[in-house]
Amino acid sequence: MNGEDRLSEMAELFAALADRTRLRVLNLMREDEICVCFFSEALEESQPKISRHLAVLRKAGLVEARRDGKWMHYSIAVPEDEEKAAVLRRTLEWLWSEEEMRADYARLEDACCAVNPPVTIARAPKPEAIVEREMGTVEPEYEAEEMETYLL
Amino acid sequence: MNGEDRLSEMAELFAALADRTRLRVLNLMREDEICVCFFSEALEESQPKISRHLAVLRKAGLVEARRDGKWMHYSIAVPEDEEKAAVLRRTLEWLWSEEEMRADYARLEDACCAVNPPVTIARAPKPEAIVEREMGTVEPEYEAEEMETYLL
DNA sequence: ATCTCATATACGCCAAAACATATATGTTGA
DNA sequence: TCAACATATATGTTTTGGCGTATATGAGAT
Repeated sequence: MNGEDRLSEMAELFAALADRTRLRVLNLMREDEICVCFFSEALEESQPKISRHLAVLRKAGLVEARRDGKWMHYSIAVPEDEEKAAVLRRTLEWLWSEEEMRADYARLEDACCAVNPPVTIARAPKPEAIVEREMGTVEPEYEAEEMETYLL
Repeated sequence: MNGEDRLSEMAELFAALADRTRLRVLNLMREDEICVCFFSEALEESQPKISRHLAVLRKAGLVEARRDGKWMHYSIAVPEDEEKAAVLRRTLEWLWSEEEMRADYARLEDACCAVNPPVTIARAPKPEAIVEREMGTVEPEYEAEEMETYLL
């Protein structure tokens, strides 16, 4: 009957965040929407595994999806509920403070600008925020600050 | 080998928060340390269930225990890690914004000042913060504000 | 020592969740 | 319409987590 009291919703939010892979996936979306194959490449995890975790995040309302031809782009969805949104923001800040997460992000950037990218991402649309930076449109020092404050 | 990287710790924190009963239990400790039997009474949950959930919170470093004769008092332990502490604070604020959680707290207060308390809590040491308020030491209006800012 | 009380833990069971693998869906381009 | 591709989902298995019940532990009190 009481399918959706607020407390259970709250517990579900935390449950969505209570997984290593999902935290890594969230971290990669901090700047821009990301195509599924890039998660798979940067995190070295299988495509079905990535897809399943993205589905969980989506159901929890933390992520939204956009179709672009064959590709699916996922991005962070700031929840309407301000309390939820605050937890998500905090989590993203926290993630960025971890060495491990910055290393993940660096691997994403490497994949984006690889000269001979692996087949899985060769034709995939790259995250614009990273591409722009790679083109030298933005100063590297400035970039770092931008990253920390995006979505926060 | 790598039993405890920071990311897994993070996921474990969220896992600890990803349960209705544990959130309810945390909420009751917002003001003061609470004796196990009071959780059981106020939340109408069995003693073993309460104990198990308290053990989980303790393992996650969100709660600490103090023995007092036969009784065990549990209280919120602010983590040394500032990021963890921030999430915990946010969570407590959030909980207090929920009607359901204030009702839980009211039941705790009722149990504390019951004229004929049930056997399970009859001889148990009461939470001081609540007793003091019940004695009329503090103004009721002022009390509500105090509650919201404690530990936050 | 023993009894009682408060709490913690062990045990067995069931449901939920994660994983690898296989397969289905939906889109593009020939 | 079909082949290739990107992604999602189904399947079977294993792990994890919660619960109720029973029992162990530990601290007074007698």
